[in-house]
Amino acid sequence: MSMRDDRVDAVFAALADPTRRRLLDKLAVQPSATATELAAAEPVSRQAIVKHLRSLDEAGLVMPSRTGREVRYAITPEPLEDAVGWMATVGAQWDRRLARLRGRLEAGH
Amino acid sequence: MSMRDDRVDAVFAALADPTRRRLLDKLAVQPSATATELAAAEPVSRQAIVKHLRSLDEAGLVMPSRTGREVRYAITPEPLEDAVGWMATVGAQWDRRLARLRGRLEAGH
DNA sequence: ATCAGGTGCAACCGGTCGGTTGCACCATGT
DNA sequence: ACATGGTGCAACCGACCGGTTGCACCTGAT
Repeated sequence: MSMRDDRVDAVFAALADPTRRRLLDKLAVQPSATATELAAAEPVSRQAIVKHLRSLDEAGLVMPSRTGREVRYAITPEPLEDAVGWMATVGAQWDRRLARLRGRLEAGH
Repeated sequence: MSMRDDRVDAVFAALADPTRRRLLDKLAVQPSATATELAAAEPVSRQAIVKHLRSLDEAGLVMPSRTGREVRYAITPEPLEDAVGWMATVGAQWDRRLARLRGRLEAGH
């Protein structure tokens, strides 16, 4: 059950870049797109987008599939759950500590 | 209500480093700790930890408070919600698109 | 066969990152 | 007064990142 650490690593790292998040935004609406298509709507070069898509792929957030001479990328949001899981854990622990502290205080110092 | 983009940026960037996540883990259990204390349990130097704590602070995930000659850091998990919010949005959009697609298919091509 | 569009590969650049070391500063206890 | 322990500042390093450009490659249409 141990949350794969390097996986979470890659997911957060991928999500840290605004361009990458925008790409995911697009792919969350549009079923799939090519790097060249996506680059047209972004202020950076196609190669830059390709690199971004590569790191999204390595994080498992996107899946490329070749059809003919073009490569279409589709979103795979499952890995987000690992990341959310970690956040939930930290949040829960924090809440628990707070509750314990509150209890101890109410118990009369 | 627009989700502050650079804030989300900083949060994800901060969460992208395993050492930083470990620090948050510790601070989610322990009420507060100094950089030197935290460094003792980590394989890196105190200065490295100080830098990590700085970026956690800039992301709003941690709050330093000086007492005497030492500086104690406490967790503030609220900013996590922005990040989780973004993920939820993407997930929801993705689900909605999927549902729409499914509906269109069931409508008999 | 040839031409065009899409993709892949590689080198390069400036900047940031994680980490280190050395040292100065400042508050505290004796 | 002084030594001690915690903190802060600054420089340095190798590695990686976001981005660019140029060109080679392959696929498909004419």
